[in-house]
Amino acid sequence: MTATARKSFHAIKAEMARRIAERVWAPGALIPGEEVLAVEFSCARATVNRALQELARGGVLVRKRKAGTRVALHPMREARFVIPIVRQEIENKGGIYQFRLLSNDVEKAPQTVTKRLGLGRNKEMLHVRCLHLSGAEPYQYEDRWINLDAVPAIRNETFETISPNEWLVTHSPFSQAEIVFHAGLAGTDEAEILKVDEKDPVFVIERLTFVLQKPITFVRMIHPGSHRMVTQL
Amino acid sequence: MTATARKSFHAIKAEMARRIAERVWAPGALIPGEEVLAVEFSCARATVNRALQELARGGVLVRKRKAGTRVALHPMREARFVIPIVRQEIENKGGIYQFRLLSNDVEKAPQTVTKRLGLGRNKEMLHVRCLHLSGAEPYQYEDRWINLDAVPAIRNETFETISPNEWLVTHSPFSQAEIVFHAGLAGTDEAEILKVDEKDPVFVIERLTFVLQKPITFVRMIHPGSHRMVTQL
DNA sequence: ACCATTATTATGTATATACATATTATGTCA
DNA sequence: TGACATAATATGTATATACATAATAATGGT
Repeated sequence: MTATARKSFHAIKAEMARRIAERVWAPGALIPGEEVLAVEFSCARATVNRALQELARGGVLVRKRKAGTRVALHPMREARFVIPIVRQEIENKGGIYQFRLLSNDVEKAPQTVTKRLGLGRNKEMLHVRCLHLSGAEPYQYEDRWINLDAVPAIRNETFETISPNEWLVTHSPFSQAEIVFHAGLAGTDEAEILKVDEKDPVFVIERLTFVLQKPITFVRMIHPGSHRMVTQL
Repeated sequence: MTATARKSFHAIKAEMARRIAERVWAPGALIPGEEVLAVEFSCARATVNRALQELARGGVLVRKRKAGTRVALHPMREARFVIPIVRQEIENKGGIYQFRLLSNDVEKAPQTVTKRLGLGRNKEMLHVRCLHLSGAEPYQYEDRWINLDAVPAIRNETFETISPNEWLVTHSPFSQAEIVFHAGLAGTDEAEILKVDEKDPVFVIERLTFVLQKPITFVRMIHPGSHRMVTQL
C-alpha cells in the first residue's frame, strides 16, 4: 500500500499512531517536522498539525516549539472513564433503575467534608443519602453533602421522583471537579444498605464539584465490591 | 467587560464554558450556529469551530450535523486518569522507588488469563511477579502474564535492573488496551507481600494490552487499600 | 396519505496564507 | 569568556475559502 494512505487527518493520525506502535518512530526519537510530513502525506501543514496535536493530547507525542515533536519516552497514556449518571449506567447494563431516598436533612457537616470543600467548619449543609438499585439489587449508595449557599433552591426539593444527582445535573452544572477512586471496607450501615457483609470490600468514588471556585457538593458513591469500572483505550 | 473578550479559541472556549456553567445556555438548549458565533466573537468560523469541538470532546456540548449544537443534557463528563509508570508515580509523590522481583517463570497460564486475552487454554506464558516499593513501604504488587509469542525477546530478561513494566514500555508498545478498576480483599499471599492484613481492602487495576489485535500482556496491579486515584476535570 | 427524490442547512474537514510565540542557536560586545 | 541581544526555526493559531457529509425539510408523483 502507498505510504500516503489518502488524506483526512484521521488517516494521517492513524498512520502516525501505527508508526509509533510499530516503532518505526522509536520512543524518544524526534519525528519529522510538520512541513516535511505535509509533503510526505501530500496535504496541508494544518492537517498534519491537527493529527499531531491530537496525538500529543493522547500522550504519545511530546511537542515543543522550536525543539520539534518527539515520541513520548514514558507514554503516560491517559485512561478516560466516562462517569455517567447512575440511572444511565444501570439502564445501559440492561437493569431496571430504581432509587430509594434514605434521608434528607440540613445538618452540620463533618470537618472531613467542609475541609475538602474549603468551607468553614460547623457549616450547615444539606445531607442527602440515597440508594440506587438495579432491579432489586443495591447498586450504589450515595451519601451527599450540598452547599446550600450555592444552590438554595434545592432546599425545597423532596427527591421523591428525582435523585439528588439528577437534580443537580439539571439545575446546577459544574465547572471544576475532583474525582477520587479508592477501595474500602463496608461499615455497619453501608453493609446493611448495600446488602453486603460488614467488612466486605467496597469500591468508593468521591466527587467534589465547584462552579467558578464556589463549592457545590461533595458526594461519596459506594459500590459493592463486585463493581468494576472498565475502559478501553 | 465586552462580551467578545478578544479572540483566540481559548478565550472563546472559556467564554462559552462560562455561559454553560452559568446557565446562560441551559442544558438541552440549542446554541447559536457557528456562523452566528463567529460574528458575535468577531472571528473566523474555524476558530469558533475549534472551541466548539473541544467542548464537545469534553462532553459539555453535543453536536449533530444539520441539527446544530446543544448543551449536553446529561453531561457524561469523562474523567481522565493518567496511568503513569509506577516508578514515576512514586517519584512524583516524593518517594524513593525500589522494586523487588518475586518470581519469573514460564508456566501454563490459568484460564482466567488466557480467556481474557483470547488465547487457547494451556498456553505457556511468562509469569512475572514483582513488588514496587516507595521507600520501604510496599506500594504495588504486580502480577503479570506475558505472551511469549508476541515478545519472545523478553524470555532472556532477568529483570534485575528493570521492571517488567518498564521493559515492556520501552520494548513493546501497545495499540489497544483495556483497563479495569475494582476493589477486592487481600488474599493470603497478597497480604504478606503488601504487608497488610489478610482481608484488608485492596485497590486492583487490571490491564490487558494488545498490538494490532495480538495479545501482549495481562497484568494485575494491586495496591493497599489506602491507595487513592485522583483526577481533576 | 405515502414514499422517494431533492434541496437546504449546520457541522466537518482541507487548503493556502499569514502572523504569533516559544525556544534554541548564533553572533556581538564588553 | 560570559552576558545579552538577535536571528532562525518549529510549532501554535487565525483567516478566508472551498467542498464534503449528514440530517432534516420540502417537494412531487403515484
